[in-house]
Amino acid sequence: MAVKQTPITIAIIEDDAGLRESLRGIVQRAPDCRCVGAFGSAEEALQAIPELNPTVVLMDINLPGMDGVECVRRMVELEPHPQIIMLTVHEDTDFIFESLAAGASGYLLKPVRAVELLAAVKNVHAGGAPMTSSIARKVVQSFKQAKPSQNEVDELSPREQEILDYLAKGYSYKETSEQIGISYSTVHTHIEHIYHKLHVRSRAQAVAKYLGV
Amino acid sequence: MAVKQTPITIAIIEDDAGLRESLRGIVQRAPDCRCVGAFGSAEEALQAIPELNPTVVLMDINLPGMDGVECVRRMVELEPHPQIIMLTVHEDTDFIFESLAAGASGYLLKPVRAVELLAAVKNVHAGGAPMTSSIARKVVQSFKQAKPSQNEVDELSPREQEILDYLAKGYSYKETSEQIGISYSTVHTHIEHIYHKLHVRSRAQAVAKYLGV
DNA sequence: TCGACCTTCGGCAGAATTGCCGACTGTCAG
DNA sequence: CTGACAGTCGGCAATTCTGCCGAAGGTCGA
Repeated sequence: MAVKQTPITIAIIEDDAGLRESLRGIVQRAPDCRCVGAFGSAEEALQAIPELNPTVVLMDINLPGMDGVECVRRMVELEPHPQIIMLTVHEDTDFIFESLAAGASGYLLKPVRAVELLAAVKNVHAGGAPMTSSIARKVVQSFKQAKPSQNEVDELSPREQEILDYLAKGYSYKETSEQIGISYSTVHTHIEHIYHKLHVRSRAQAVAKYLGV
Repeated sequence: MAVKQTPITIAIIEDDAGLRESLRGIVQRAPDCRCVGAFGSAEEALQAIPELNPTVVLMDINLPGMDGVECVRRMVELEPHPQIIMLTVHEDTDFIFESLAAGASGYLLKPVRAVELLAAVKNVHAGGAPMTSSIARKVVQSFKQAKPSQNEVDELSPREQEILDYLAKGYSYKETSEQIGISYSTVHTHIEHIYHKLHVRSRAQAVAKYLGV
């Protein structure tokens, strides 16, 4: 027998169990690929990835809890860190930039086909940046539309920035609502919107991003 | 009758109901003083003080919820803001500096005697900075011991600073404990100590102070 | 006019935080 | 050796936050 060349090791992060197993199947059936892990959340994956040390990670961008963008940020801090291919739906234009900025290597549109997936895996493994043509088009379109490298905080509405100001001073929802003169519920809603826009999941994270860290 | 000269208006912030009423009694019996409010917490006081607009505030330094130091910080942002006399026990050396830095005008040691209290009130009203001799001695002593104007964050132990680092990145207790390799409980304890040293009551507040706002 | 936001408000459940209590070990200075 | 800290760990209760749902009125531009 010939010596088998080292396969590309792959980890999968996808919350939908059906799609996850489907992806795993595609990878497993490829001769020179090996799936070393499949996770339903960013948190689980971040815990296991350092041990598994895969070459490539396939990551859904919409994850419960920590989202894909944040997961990319943390994963690229690993040494060495895997190449990351995001799985996304066509609407997620702004996620694309952030993931790219965070260190992702490529994108695939869902639903993803086996040949495309495997081609993308080999592409990133060879140093490429695979994107489906529709994603690539969206990327250049958006780059044309003056979206170079602006601060996420700037995308917050005036009211949201005002609320974030209070958060940064350490005010609670209740205190903030009293200061501004709106209901607790409204503060709650604004903060939800802030979290979504900044892609964070806690006040401390929002404040850190706001104060420019 | 002669025209009565405008009395010194006084507000009291003291969580112990007995002491609070005792203070109120002392003030009420003074001919040229008038107690316009007495509160059990910083939060209540901060809500009412802008309306009452007292000349002098007597504030306990140990309050439930928001502590006296933070309350001073917020109160001096009012326009115009009252002169503030802190009521403190002899151990609170570090609180003294912070309250002074925050804008308090004077100190009284508990238990406080009527004559001293009224003298202090008139003193601050006249632009003075009343302190009992024992407090004044403590102040100069501590100033001698190289405590000029250092950052509160510097007083945190190395471990505490490390933990605060994770807080600033938005990590939860659980995530932090996993990153460092200690238990959730220990992270919890460290954070409690951090809050006490920084005189804050939430992560966002701690992060804001840490990032220098 | 229609859609896309912004702003406002509410409920509910699960998760996380915070405060306060206790304990034990080790180190280091006085 | 004693006392003061730093660091570790645990439990418990109350509060707060977070996520997800729904709704409604306003503005503004296509």
